[in-house]
Amino acid sequence: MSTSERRTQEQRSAETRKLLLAATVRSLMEVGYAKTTTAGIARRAGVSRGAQTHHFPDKMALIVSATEEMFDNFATGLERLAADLREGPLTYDGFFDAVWADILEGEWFYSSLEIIVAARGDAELRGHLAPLILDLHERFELTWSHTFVAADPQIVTARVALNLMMNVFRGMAVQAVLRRDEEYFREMLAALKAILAIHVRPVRPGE
Amino acid sequence: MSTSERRTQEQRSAETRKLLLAATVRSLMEVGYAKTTTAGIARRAGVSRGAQTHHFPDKMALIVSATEEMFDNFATGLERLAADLREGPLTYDGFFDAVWADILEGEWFYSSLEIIVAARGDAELRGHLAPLILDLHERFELTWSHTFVAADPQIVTARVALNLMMNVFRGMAVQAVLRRDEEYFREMLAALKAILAIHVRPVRPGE
DNA sequence: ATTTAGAAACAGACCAGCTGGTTTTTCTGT
DNA sequence: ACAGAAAAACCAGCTGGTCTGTTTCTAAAT
Repeated sequence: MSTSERRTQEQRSAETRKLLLAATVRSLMEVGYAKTTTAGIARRAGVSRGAQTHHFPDKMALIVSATEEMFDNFATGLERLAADLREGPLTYDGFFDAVWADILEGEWFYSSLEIIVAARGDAELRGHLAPLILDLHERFELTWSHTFVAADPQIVTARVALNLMMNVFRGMAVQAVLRRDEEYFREMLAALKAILAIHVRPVRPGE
Repeated sequence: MSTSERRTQEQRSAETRKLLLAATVRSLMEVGYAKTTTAGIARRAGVSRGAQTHHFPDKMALIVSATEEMFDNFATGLERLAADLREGPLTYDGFFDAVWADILEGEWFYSSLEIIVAARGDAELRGHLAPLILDLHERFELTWSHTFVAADPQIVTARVALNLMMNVFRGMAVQAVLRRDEEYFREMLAALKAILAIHVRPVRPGE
């Protein structure tokens, strides 16, 4: 071979693991949890099944690791969008649009949905995922709390308002599976923006 | 046997079919789509696998029929709640509480979530379900439109407001799989009620 | 600087278990 | 007697985990 002669063991491992985790997420995205097989993941990763079992002893380890990485990526992306809103490049409307686009078009939401739904009927998987989700939500809420301020915190705090936004998006994304109705989504998004604008506004640099 | 001597053929068929459909929904609820098997359904229904294949040629037919029934049940329940709101027995707050409880504690939401998520990676299933979902949403929207009136339809129509409610509930129910945090849900529900109260109110009998 | 033993990474065959669909047989109602 | 309903055996296909063999790297010994 000419592309990568003499990689260190650590490099070989890291690359293979990375390929496998990415392939796992891709498989979840493309065919869903039920049809995601270890053989399919190995094929997608361009790696033998032996290599896969070497790095991840069983399917559960693969799924959990992939989820971990996936959650981290999404949270980081959201933090970046929030920073863009605080620091100027993104408008209030643009922020909502970007978050929604990220959920609907990114590979994050549907992959995590597959896993969450699978976890409902699988106590072991649930046990592994619950702490990951808690961390994720904490990162979300931390982001909201220093990116938005409430008009009247007595009624609706920034934290609650943005959690509502996320829940609306989750619900819409679930609907989108069987009904990708752009007009409906535009309408919902516009209403959501208008309604939340009454209760929260983004902080701006000087504040 | 003594419980049901001499049933007519039609009765026997109808009862077995009913048992199978109920068992299908129960299986989706209890173990999820991935672990729902035709054998498991027959066992839950207390019926032989032979009887199952006689009435439903394949798994798809069983799933689709069960979904059909399930959707109808849920829509009917929602229409009843809306009627109770219009005609007195249910308050504005009570209506929201009841819909949320129905979603979180009923067997409808999670069963349909299983199927919707499964449909994402299965074109045939998606084809069967899409029209059912369209019907369901139309029933919802019809219900909203003659149960609520908007304060200012220019900004948010009753239809849009109640769709937002449903989407928030969907999102919360997805979260609830891994994080059943009563306090969080109470907070969200209170905020949702407060926010929507600004934009819509229920119609009352005389109007 | 080479050699070489050992460990880690990787490849692929193998197998037991389960799933869904088909087929054959028995039973129940008309 | 006949047909629809129900039961149960059967089977081909796939899945995930294990097992065995091979290649690639590392580092100690020479």
